[in-house]
Amino acid sequence: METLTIGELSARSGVAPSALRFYEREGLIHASRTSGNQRRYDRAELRRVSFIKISQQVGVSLDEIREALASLPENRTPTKADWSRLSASWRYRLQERIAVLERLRDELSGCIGCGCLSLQRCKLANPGDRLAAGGTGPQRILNPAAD
Amino acid sequence: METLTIGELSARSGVAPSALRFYEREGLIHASRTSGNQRRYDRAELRRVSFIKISQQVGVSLDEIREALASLPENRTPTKADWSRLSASWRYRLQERIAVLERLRDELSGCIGCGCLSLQRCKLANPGDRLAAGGTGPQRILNPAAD
DNA sequence: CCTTGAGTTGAAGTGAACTTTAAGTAGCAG
DNA sequence: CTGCTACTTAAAGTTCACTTCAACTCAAGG
Repeated sequence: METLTIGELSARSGVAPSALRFYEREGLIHASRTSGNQRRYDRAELRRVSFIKISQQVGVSLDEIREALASLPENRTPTKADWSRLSASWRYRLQERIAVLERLRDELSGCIGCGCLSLQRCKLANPGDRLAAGGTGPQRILNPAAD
Repeated sequence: METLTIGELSARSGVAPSALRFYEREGLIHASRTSGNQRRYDRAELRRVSFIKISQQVGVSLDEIREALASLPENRTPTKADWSRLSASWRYRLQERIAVLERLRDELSGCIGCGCLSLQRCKLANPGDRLAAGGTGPQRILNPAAD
């Protein structure tokens, strides 16, 4: 079995077929076609899907994941070094997200003690210093540009 | 000035008037009305809005925030102790989210070294143990019930 | 009284990341 | 060749947390 059907890739990756088709429309993964127009995936696509899943856990949007994947060489199958480079590029993001949440936790602990929750006094309610919660949340919760 | 207009509450809380109206429709906050049908907010509502903002940063959905707010006493203005109790209830959530991300970071560091990203070998791509990324993301990325 | 800025409503739109549906075709075992 | 499952498409639907719009009314200063 040289290639995978969409059902097989789905089973092996844990990503629904509909999502795989969506990723293809969005230019994140690629598939060749049989004479009957069915998708056949190269085994290397499994790693791409894997990278997408991991990146989402890190909190990266599909847009950015596409960009990252676009930086892979097109003329050859990506090597471990290629994947390492991409993974490393997310490390900082992740570390920042963790730091934000830790700060929130510490401040919340303080506020649990005082019970203030006041917008005037409490730092928590005034995230002037980018207390982004992370994740692909809706609109400007995470990127409050409208301040 | 005993009460606040929606514009004033918006300015003081940093939450858009449209969002405040939305919160009211959703039963998260309350307002009395003037003879001309305009909203007037009790100062205590500021603390409710503050709690909503903080809760969102912790990664709690509006549904759950509504539930939490519903547990406040209706016959009196909530005390600091009331708010402390609610804040404390989010602490565990936040700590769990941080732990998940730290685990992800550590595993990602390992995978950066090996460059594997293999669904078979790499733990990262197989979040069997609830590697929820947190945040109010779309659908089941965070709550993969469809496994 | 008049103007102007702030407020009101319901309905529809947004964006991310998909899923669902409907109607049809491919591939393979028997 | 039959029958069955897995596949195909485009288009529309879903969820969350809002925002925007259109068409209006209210409140306050000059």
